Amino acid sequence: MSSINSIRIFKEIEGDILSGCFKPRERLVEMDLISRFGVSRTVIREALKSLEARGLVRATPYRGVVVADLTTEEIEEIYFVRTELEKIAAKLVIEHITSKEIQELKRLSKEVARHLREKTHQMIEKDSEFHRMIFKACHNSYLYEVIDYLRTKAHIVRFNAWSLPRRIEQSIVEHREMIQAIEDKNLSQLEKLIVKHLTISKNSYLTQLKGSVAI
Amino acid sequence: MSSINSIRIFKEIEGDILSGCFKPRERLVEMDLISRFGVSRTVIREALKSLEARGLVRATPYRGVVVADLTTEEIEEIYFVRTELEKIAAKLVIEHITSKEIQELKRLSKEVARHLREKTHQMIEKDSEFHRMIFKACHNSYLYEVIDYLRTKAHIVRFNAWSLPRRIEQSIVEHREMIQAIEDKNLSQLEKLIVKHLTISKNSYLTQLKGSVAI
DNA sequence: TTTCCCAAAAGTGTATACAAAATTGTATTT
DNA sequence: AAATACAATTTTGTATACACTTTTGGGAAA
Repeated sequence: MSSINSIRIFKEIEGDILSGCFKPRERLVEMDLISRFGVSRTVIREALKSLEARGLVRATPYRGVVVADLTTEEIEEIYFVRTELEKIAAKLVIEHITSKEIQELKRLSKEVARHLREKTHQMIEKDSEFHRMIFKACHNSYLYEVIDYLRTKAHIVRFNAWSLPRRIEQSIVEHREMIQAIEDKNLSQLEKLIVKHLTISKNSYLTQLKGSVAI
Repeated sequence: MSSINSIRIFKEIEGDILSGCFKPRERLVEMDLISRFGVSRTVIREALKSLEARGLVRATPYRGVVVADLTTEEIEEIYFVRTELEKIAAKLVIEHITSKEIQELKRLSKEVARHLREKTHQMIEKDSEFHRMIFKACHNSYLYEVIDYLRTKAHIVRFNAWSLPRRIEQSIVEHREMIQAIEDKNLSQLEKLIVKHLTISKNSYLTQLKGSVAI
């Protein structure tokens, strides 16, 4: 199961969805993807199936797949669950994180800061990587998996809070503060930072969603 | 995407895994499934991909798929997350459940009781249905989805706590108590019942797992 | 007898042809 | 002009053949 190719193509399409190149409700036609990637329909369909499992596209029989979109209610629901899950994870992270992981986290946070300041192509992916690494340190692979799944889901609806003034410097500071809270084993502070981060995200999404027109 | 056939086959294999007909680490060879279901490899492979996404099987390139198995640590991890999630959901259920849903729940609980007492073929599926219906009433589709995903994962390792003496009558009573707690809007009682239920489950799994021999 | 190598078999990965459904475009009728 | 019916096109669903990898088994060499 799962050729190397299909994984590569899955990742590329996933990237295109999460970076806003493919927009919610946009149709993904198999033939177009074939000519783009130069592989057979078999492989394309496999990649699409993975995307469906990840909740990034929705498929209907004989009607193909479209990029998933989220209603306001769904965004509210997702952020509620994410907040609860990340609070639970925060406790585990403080309890179980190793010093090696903290070092890694510090190294990555510097890298992220550089990407954010220079506004590189990968800055969003790097920021995600930072958050993934934090929650990986909870040492509960299922909690991690679920948190990651919901983050990805929420990111389908693309937004650019990064373009808000001071948002970039603010994020860099927040990352440092999170690491500090973890080192201090200050749970309430870490929870506060996590919730704050999620709230900013959610509000940006909802603001953008209000701006867009319902069809 | 997803033919009617592939969904049917997915469900059948899923049932076989969850009912212990296919055991953890057992290999699922495509040709065997073809002759069993009388469809092409395309359709079989689609069903297998869905099973992989659901975490019920593990696939390795050129080596096929095997039924997933869980280590003791993984079981512990899953039950930890389930407990936290179901506690969160309990709160929402009490807040948001409608009287119509409570009626449905009562009706279903009677049906489940009948299946359990008569030890019908579907009794396990019916019991699952009851728990699904409870958590559906939290009215947060993502919380529900994640709870359901983890319950399914945990059920890969099959066990028969149902054969324990008094377990069946105990379950029937617990179901009634849960409904009562929901009607009374007694959150701490509902949480207590949910945690108790999960703890019994988990201990049965772990006991069985200790009994089995590592290969 | 044991080890190693290689060929046969088993099984999965990929491409492609054909079938079936949905969509689109067009001509006909009103 | 609007509505409808129907043919052509597009697109997805399914079967199958061929390619590639892994596993298996048997024989030759040590």
